[in-house]
Amino acid sequence: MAKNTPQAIRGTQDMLGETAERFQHVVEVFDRVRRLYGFGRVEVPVFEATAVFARSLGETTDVVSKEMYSFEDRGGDSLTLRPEFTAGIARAYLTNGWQQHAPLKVATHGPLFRYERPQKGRFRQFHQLDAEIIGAAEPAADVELLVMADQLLKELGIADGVTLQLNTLGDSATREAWRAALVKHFEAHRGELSDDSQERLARNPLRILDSKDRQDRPIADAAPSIDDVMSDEAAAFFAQVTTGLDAAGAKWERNARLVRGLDYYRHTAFEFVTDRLGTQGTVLGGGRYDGLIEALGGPETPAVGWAAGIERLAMLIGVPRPDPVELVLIPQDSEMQTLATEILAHFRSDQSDGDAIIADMAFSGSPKKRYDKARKSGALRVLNVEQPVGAGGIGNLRIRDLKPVDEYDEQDVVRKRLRTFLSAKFEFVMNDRVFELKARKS
RNA sequence: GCGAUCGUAGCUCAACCGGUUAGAGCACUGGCUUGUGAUGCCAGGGGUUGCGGGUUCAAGUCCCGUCGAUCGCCCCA
Repeated sequence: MAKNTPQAIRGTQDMLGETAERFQHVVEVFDRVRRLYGFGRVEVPVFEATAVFARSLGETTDVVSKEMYSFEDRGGDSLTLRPEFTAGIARAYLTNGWQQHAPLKVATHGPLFRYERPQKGRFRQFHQLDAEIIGAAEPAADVELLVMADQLLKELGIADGVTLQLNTLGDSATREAWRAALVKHFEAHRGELSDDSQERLARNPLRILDSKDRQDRPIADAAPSIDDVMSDEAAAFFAQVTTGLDAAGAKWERNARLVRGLDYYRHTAFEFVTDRLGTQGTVLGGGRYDGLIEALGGPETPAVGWAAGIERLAMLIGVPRPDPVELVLIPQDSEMQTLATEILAHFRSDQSDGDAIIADMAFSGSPKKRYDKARKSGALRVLNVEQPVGAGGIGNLRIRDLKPVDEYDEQDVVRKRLRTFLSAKFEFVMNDRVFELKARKS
């Protein structure tokens, strides 16, 4: 271990090989699905004025003061690395006049930063997929977002282990009534609650509902349901959401204890949850945040959105099988490297007859080592580039299959293209399957 | 912020109740065999056992601290 090398920052990760491929696969599938649903790409800055996040998070001072990466820049302004996408997108919506595009359907993905203790599936720099519909008050927007999330998980092949838990927080009147009823209920059982939950009662009473403490469970389970205080309007909204999900074939499960801490959340709240990731089981979550844009000083603007942890999704999917290397060129020695480079460049760029070919070159070690390396890489074929025998030649080429041919390609475009290329550039003869390059055509 | 477990070559790990030159596989380098070859053979480089202190005749092994990792609590926008 190098003593002088600075270490990676706690909670950050370096990804290579399979881990990186998994990550990339999630992003690619998301990008494809998001287009199917007509969500445009949006790019927003990785850092913003601290106020963007502080205001959107409102009174939850713990989160703002302890769990954000905030710093002063050289001009003395307080900046913060984004801990979420929504606030930044909402800010962009306001500062760029994107109201003109409402309802705006946008998607993005990238790194986010939270100063938290790392654990399974939780990092300080982590990555999310994100989708938002801004300026749509209709339940159809909620449905669209949920169905897209559902399809994403299906296309990633992880829908089986994941369930959509759905709830409504009602309109603001319902939400207030529910909150009051909960506080009353928990006050009555104050003494039986865990210490943590007694704290929550003062700060964030809704959170007692999803407490993990065994002591709290009976009291939380006996708490009044939002359904008891739901307004007709809120109930109708929720019914339209569930009807839409059913129509689209998205399975869901009511979880009346699913809540959101912040006050601007209204109506739909949801999480796609798995039990395969230990305690950090939420894989995708979101809801309707009709009050957020006002909190940022904008006009009353209804909106819905969700975000999903890329790392968590990546842990759940099967191993992506990247396209194999079709051909590895093996120059026999350094003198044959130039010829190999010429042929290699052709394979990698030629698209006259379909896609270019994934090709590589093994250029270090003895010929034996090069061959072994090519074989271990999982490449399908090898092209040896050898010194010409006898005088006057340019080089000898011999192509060899490393795997049974029927496993990958009966047409063998690679051989076909090699022959075409050689015919155009060289005078050559075939001798016992070896291309003997005699001279260059000019 | 709190708790538990862990920290040995580049990587994955081994080393009986503390005991003498800390081992193996993979990877890397060189060579042999092969002479167109699939997990063949030989050799080599590489570790002050995360770091700092302590106990002991003796510490990778025990104790304290520190840093890091993992899992959980809190939090979860």
